Amino acid sequence: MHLAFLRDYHEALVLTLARTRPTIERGTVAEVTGLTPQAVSKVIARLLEEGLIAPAGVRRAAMGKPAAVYQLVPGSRWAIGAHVTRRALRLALTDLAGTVRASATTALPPDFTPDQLLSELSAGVTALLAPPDSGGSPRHLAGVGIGMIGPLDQATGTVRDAHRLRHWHDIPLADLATERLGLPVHVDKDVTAAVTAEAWRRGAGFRDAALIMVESGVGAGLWLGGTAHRGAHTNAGEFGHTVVQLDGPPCVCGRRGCLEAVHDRAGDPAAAAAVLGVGVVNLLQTLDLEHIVLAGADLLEHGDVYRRTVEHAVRTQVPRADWLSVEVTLAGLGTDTIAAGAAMQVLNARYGVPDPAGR
Amino acid sequence: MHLAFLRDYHEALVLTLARTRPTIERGTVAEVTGLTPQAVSKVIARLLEEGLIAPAGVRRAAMGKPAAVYQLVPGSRWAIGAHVTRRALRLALTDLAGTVRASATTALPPDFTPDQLLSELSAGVTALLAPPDSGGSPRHLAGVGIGMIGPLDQATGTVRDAHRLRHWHDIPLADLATERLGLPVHVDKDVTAAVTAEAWRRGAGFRDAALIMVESGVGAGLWLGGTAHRGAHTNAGEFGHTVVQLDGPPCVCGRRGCLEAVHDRAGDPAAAAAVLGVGVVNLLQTLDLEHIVLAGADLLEHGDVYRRTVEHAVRTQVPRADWLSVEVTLAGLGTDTIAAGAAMQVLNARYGVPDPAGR
DNA sequence: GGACTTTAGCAACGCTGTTGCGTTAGTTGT
DNA sequence: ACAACTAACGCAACAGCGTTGCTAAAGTCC
Repeated sequence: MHLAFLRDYHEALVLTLARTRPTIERGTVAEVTGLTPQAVSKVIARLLEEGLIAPAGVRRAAMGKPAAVYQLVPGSRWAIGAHVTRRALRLALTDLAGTVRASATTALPPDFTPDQLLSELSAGVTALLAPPDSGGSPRHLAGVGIGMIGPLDQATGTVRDAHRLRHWHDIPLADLATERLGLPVHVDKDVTAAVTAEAWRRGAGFRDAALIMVESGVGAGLWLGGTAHRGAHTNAGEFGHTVVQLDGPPCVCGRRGCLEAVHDRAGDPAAAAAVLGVGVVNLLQTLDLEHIVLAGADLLEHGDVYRRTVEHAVRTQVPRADWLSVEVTLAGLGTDTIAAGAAMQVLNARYGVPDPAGR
Repeated sequence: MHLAFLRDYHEALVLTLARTRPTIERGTVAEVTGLTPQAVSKVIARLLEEGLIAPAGVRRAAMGKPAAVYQLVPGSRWAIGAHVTRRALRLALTDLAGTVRASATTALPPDFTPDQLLSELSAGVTALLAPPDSGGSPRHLAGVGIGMIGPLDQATGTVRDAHRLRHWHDIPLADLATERLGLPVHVDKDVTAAVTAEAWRRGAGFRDAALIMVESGVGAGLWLGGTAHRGAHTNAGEFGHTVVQLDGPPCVCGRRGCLEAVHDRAGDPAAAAAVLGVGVVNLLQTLDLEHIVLAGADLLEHGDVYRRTVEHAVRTQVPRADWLSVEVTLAGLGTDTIAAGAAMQVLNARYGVPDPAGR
């Protein structure tokens, strides 16, 4: 029965509005979504039933019956995200609104095995769920998201061949973690998780965007047409290995003149940012994006320099910049972006607007 | 009532199969789409009613009742596509299968006005519909598609500022043409129309792809996640104006080292193709595509050289090329690609798999 | 010719959003 | 005070989608 898709779709539509706006009411939701007021009533009733939204008083207009106002209950659902790097595991507990409520970092052994990661992950998750001081423990945990370095296969949750980690070849991480934790697990590339963090928090206006990450490499998380773009083999976003200088300096990937190689050799942050700016303009020319989000530990160390330099490049180097509105911002969650984004991927899979094909 | 979306969605799903495969039958359609056989029966009944498919005998298996076989009726629906360049108007009459049944080219006056184009278009459309020899004239014309050089706004069908055409500033071309022709009109960028031609003819397996066009400039039409990617301002695909050589030769766009500038200065076709190959590899690194289609009059003049050179670049320059399967082909419709693709955009809007958001 | 296998179709059903209309909770005017 | 008006709300009947359960049809095999 595919009627369930319609229900979930409209429910997610209204919930997205509730997340994005301070409050919602029947009339405005009906206008924005195109649903009839009666249909919105039914959707709101279901969302109230699930505890996702709650009444928030009434709005008195000049005349007529006051409208009932509702708002999101951020604490009604939770998710935990994990950011796996070569040396550490960072966890973030996130509520339905995408706010980070707690986070923790633990070291990982050098050249750690899948089993070692799972142990740390399991311990970290239980620690986050039983906070030492806070009284009310989260009830509805939607699942756990894991953001990793590639390459991997997002559809099956398999790590193909994690770069510079010996024990990671064709590891079905999602299945292993689901079994170990007893929770739904979503495995994805770090950059895709990161861009999901921005998308989940900004809502429907965030349709075409890239999150540029500089952190032991240069990558990009792509959000195109309102959903994550992973490519045919979950390998999209290898933005640092695009050539910007034919016959330029050699890169670790074997080619010459890659953006990453030129960027890393620039010397000072301003020069590096200018190189990145060229890459960002290339991306804009190719994809016509509306939002550029800058992230990654190495970048955020000189966040302001990068933001100003990239914004200047966008303003001056993109032809017809007058009507090609582009917004350049720093990642709102800073160094928590990947871990929190991984959590939000779980929320997005369960409470986001679904795709009819089920992807 | 949004139930209509479900109906159209499933109908389009089955029709896509009918287009892509030689024949369809209830059982296999049910398997592929996930619908129940009973639901497929209802969908097939509707498609028969509309004349889009027709019975094509039965398939006798080793045992049991033979299965009823159906196939597409290509001539049941038609569309006309127009390719507008600075000097000529090329038209193509296309059937539901995406086969070009007739085409024509007429010259356009230098620096033509919108009204001059509409006159030529109107005359050309009526000429194509009343063929001198063929007896049966097409009945069901779904509409007319127009593929143009940008920049334009696809959502409203407005030409913002056609490059090097003086009379084309903020022209609501779709509205004007709809009024003049009395038919639905779809206006889009030439490269997007071109990639739609490939997508319509190849079906569901064509999910992440780029059509690279070399024809008075270098551009790319993007097909991502199963739909056209136009970007936030219908300006995606300005692939020729991505920098591949910092401080390289000056480009007409004002920057230096653009792919197009380097490509045009390469000298012989093989060297030019090698430059294009670097750009294609950049695109693959960024977007992880599965299909690269090469098109455009200037490229197809040396089609084989380009195809071999680009394929070689993809095989040798993409890291981990072993599992990143990429197919490099020449445009199946040759120089008709843009005009025919514009026609298929109309078919796709009416008979393609719809988007719940209505985009 | 009967048993078996596979496909097809009829009819009742559950669930979605829609439609029509009456109810409720306010403000405004007398 | 009380009626008139306004705007939001909700109940109930409804149309149309895919689903389910079952029966009929058209073949092959023994």
